[in-house]
Amino acid sequence: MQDGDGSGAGGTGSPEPAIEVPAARERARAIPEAAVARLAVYLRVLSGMAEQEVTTVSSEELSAAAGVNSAKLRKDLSYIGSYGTRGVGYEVAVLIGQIERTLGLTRKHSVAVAGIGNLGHALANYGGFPSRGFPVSALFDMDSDLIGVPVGGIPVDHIDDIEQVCIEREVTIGAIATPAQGAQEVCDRLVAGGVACILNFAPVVLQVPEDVEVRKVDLAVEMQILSFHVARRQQDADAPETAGGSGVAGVDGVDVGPPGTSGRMSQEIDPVNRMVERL
Amino acid sequence: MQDGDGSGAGGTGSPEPAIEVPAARERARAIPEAAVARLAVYLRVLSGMAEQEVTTVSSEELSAAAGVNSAKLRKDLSYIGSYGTRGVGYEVAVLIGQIERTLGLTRKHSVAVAGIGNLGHALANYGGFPSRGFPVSALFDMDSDLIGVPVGGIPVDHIDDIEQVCIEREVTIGAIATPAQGAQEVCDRLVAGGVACILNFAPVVLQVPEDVEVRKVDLAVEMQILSFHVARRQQDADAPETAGGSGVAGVDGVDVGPPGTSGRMSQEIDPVNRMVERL
DNA sequence: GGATGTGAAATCCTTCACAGCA
DNA sequence: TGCTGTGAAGGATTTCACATCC
Repeated sequence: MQDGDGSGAGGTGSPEPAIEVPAARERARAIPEAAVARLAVYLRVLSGMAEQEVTTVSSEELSAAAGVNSAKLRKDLSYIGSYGTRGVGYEVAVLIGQIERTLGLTRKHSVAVAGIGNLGHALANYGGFPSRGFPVSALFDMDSDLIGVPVGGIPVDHIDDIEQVCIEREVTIGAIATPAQGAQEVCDRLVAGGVACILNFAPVVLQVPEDVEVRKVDLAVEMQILSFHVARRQQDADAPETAGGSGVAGVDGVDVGPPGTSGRMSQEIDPVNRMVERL
Repeated sequence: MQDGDGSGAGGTGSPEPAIEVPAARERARAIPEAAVARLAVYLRVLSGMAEQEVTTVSSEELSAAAGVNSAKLRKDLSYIGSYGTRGVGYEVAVLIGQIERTLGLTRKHSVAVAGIGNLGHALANYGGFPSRGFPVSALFDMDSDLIGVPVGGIPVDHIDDIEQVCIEREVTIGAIATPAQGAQEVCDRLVAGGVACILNFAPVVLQVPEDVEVRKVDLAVEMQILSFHVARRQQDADAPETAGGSGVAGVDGVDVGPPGTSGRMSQEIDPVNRMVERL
């Protein structure tokens, strides 16, 4: 998962344990992060079912469609209440309503997009995002050629006006689609503008106050994770059970290191990340 | 993470322990998924440091820059071997090399992009992605106006040719940026073309053979997770310590159901997901 | 009979704290 | 002395399996 937890909120090195509350005592809203993400998926699947006039589902059916196992699904749903009927299943409409309520989808969340490049355009052109739900209500860029130009129906404002505009338009979610260099500053301004939820597409680790929620969408990381799996597969294929006596430990048995390539490939510093600077 | 485990694969209730290997044979590949994702982040941070001529970092410094705590960072690095020097820290160049090796970044991974809409364009225009690393080598769409038109230097092929083209160009990673409707079929074709790693931007849960790795980038889900946090915050603000002594249990205390809103809002079926059909 | 809801076990991940080495 | 590497403790998440109810 993306985490985005407390992060290094300043305390660089200081052993300070932060203001850490006595854990979950506070909010009984104890829905695990992981479950929240899945609820959103269930919601989508359910919507599809509702469209096809399906009125009832069992945990088996829904879980299969959502790609999880049924026990997990039931536990996830149990976090939001008991809306099923034993021996029957769940009413699609009811579940949709309850998940929407839990996710806070019954109110609007104005979105601001910063960085109107390829991705920013794509975001702005979502058709204004869900006509109900997540309306894009502000666009920002620093390119003077773009200022004032409407994209997806909304004129681009200058990045210097973020604070003011966000406050005016009551933006609650900020999407950062700028190049890496500008991302932290844009983030700071969004926060100054009262935006407490950020969706970060820029390949940087944002430093934010702990009351700001950051989710990141990181293409380079995704690609590299996939690359890892390709590599793993290859190794399994190359040496299904070789082991060469290196044993299980493997903790130090990292001699797998390809001869002569150890520190060399880093000559041209990380070509991957260099490129993925802006979507 | 789509999991992709047995899922509905019959295992419904059958006590069959599956083919589950004794875990021992798993060897050194024991790097936790979560750690792999972070390694990619460390790599990026390290690259930035290398660019600035930094040659050595301590776990404290690196972890702060990566937004994790130092113990986690050290544990993550320990999965790939022991490349630090006690009392000193890590050599940036060495770590970069080792992480790249672990993630399989020492070989190329040809990428195919299916669906040349807003997002597909953005992906194709990455400049051909990392000149070394993840070259985009194929583009697909079904819009006949697009076929043959070069985007980001690569001509668009018809989606019917996926299999053939992927095999020819040895595509290892497929990015699906199509509308929801076509995604599963595109996915199936990619798999038929030998693509075992898929990055899915379409808002659907893909069904794939278990040897195919799927990562998904799901805007609607991300937005909804943020929405959840906004809602949680609001509730906390509205009733900072109400709780009514519900304590931790709260398992059943989910009667939080807002009066009169239960099944009503589901009238217009999930406006959110309807919109986010294509980035 | 059939499916939900949920304690409890199992698994995975994170954090602690300290031994060990440069 | 200072920082890495890592067992062990602690949490969080997932899975099991079954009591419970329609």
